[in-house]
Amino acid sequence: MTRRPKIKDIAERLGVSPATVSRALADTGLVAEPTLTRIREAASALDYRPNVSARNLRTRRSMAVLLVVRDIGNPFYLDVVKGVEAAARAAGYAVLMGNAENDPGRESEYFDMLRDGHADGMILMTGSLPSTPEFRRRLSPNLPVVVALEMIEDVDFPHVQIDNAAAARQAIAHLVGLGHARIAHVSGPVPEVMSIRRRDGYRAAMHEAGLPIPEGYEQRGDYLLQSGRDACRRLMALPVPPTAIFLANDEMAFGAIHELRRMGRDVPGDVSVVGFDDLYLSEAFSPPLTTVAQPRAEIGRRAMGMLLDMFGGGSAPKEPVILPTTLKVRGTTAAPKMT
Amino acid sequence: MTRRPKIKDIAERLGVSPATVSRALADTGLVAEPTLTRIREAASALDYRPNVSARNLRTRRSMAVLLVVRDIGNPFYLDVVKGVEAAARAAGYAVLMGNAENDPGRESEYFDMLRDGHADGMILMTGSLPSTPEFRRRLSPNLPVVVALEMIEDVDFPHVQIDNAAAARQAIAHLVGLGHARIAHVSGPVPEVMSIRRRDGYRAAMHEAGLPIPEGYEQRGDYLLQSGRDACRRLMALPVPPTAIFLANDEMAFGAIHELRRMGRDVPGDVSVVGFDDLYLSEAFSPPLTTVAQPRAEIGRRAMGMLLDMFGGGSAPKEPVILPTTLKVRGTTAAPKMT
DNA sequence: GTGAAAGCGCTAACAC
DNA sequence: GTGTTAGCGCTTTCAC
Repeated sequence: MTRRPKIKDIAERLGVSPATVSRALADTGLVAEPTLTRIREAASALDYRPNVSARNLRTRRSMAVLLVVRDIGNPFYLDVVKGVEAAARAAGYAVLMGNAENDPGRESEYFDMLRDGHADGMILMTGSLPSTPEFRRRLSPNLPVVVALEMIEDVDFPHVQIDNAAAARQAIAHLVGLGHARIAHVSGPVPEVMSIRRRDGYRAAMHEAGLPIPEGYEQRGDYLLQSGRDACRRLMALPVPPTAIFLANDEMAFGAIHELRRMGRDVPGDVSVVGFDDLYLSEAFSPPLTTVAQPRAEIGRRAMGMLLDMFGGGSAPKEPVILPTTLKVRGTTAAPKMT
Repeated sequence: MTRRPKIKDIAERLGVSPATVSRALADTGLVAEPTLTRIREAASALDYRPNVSARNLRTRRSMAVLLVVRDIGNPFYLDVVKGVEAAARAAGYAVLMGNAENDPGRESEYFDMLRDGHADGMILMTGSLPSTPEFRRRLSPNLPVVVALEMIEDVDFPHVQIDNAAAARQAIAHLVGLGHARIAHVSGPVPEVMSIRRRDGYRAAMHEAGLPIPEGYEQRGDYLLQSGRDACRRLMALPVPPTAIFLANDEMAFGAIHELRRMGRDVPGDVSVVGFDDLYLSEAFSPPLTTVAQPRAEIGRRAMGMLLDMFGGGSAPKEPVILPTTLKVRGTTAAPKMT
């Protein structure tokens, strides 16, 4: 037997119908005991495996989900992907990889893949959607799509996310608790939603603490290393430079620490630094980075879980699911120097 | 029209046969001009998209590849995945994500997925294969499988990789060039092939330089942070500690630097450190890590390219494809202190 | 509990 | 150049 066996082969060999074989192998409980075992044994003897294309065509399902991120090369997504993968595999789903690269054209392609039957559902971590009317028109509201990690406004897919503003407040509260009064912020690429939320959290916390935000204490970055460097340089060139900097992600925080070192400033001796995300090796940095950790693996698992619920006919939560963040206090924050 | 349109719908609407529609949409060049445009227009008017399951069943191809890594949570794979994804998408292939977690059971599942028609080919980055005779027996030699990044011995799939030994020699030559004579090595989890190769490169380079490898100068790690720390501590406790340490990956190098700092040793003032891999943020470390960079994205692209060749009926190279590495000299290496 | 028959939506032989 | 026909391999009514 060199050709790949199909259901018909087993059926003929055993003198039963293909339907019975299918039922036996699918564990429907509809096949009686003498036959059941014979079929299972024959299948395993022939090393039979069902053809997925045929099954998918017939059942109109693909048993796959599509996971679309902004940039597959960013370590930020590692744990989320891992969480999704684990939950998917546990439920028997395969995971297709999507890389949007901030290109609306690609985002729209992934929606097409969903329609084409490549996947039964999609987890979106792109933070945006194509804005062409043509795309929007097609956008049926009950598509099996879950938005994770990011937020997409004016579209009502279920969301799994963190409270970015609250997380930022945690970070600032920590610095205030240490005695800092001159706290600056380097934001992400405002006006993206996430960047705005984190910045607003910073503003709110400063306000609550009764601290001013002097001119120039809010710098705009783009989440990349170099922008952390640049923003830091501008900050330290101010007439009254900050004693602490809260950056909207870890990567910029690394850039800032670099720049501070280059200028001969000690971290945390002279300036405290707080990041956001808790990347894979942020703990390995020296000194270990103080940062806000999001439960990324859990976000992935939950997103996948919500998709599965939707597949099962359940309705997705109308309100966003908010997961708790944790402030990891490590080595880059300390009390400010006495003045 | 609420139901999803199929080829038949277009055919009926235009009074042509389904076959013609299929041919027109597939750009076979077999459909003449008046009809061709009419079909295209009707398809786009109906917003028609072919059903992939049906097409896959009929063509016996899935237009997908399976990318299997050791641990999807490891940043090490980011660029390779990116390279594979880019090459795959350029060729019209989707990428399925596989996570082996060093579990032979899972590895074998991914081979099953290949057989089931989930994917047309597979890129393996696991460094090992299930060793059960049952699995080995099934292992047809001309499966569409490419091994990338890692090496799998006693199996003849095509490989894309780097010359690990030569790369290690580059690293040691650099240290020797700086004037170091007491150079230690922290290996990966020997007896894995890659760990052995890197260690052998170290040994060869030391030998070439006429330098001894004193008792205890070779420590075994497991590629994780903590093992870098531990190995470093053992190294520095030796009667004559090294002035330079070459670690088999960046993550362990970070651990070692940490430990050195903790012991009050300056890097690179007191001890030089060289890593291997050039992770995403190794350049952002402080000081920036001196390390051996592998062309990971290129490895991914090449692996995908080789698969495509195999799909096209071409034969894969019998000899491994070896890509060049680059030593990135950065801030963690310097001349040894005068004694 | 099992079988017969239909059909998922597409493409590829083969006619003409 | 286009139509006709068959069939990819599976699951699922519907009978009995």
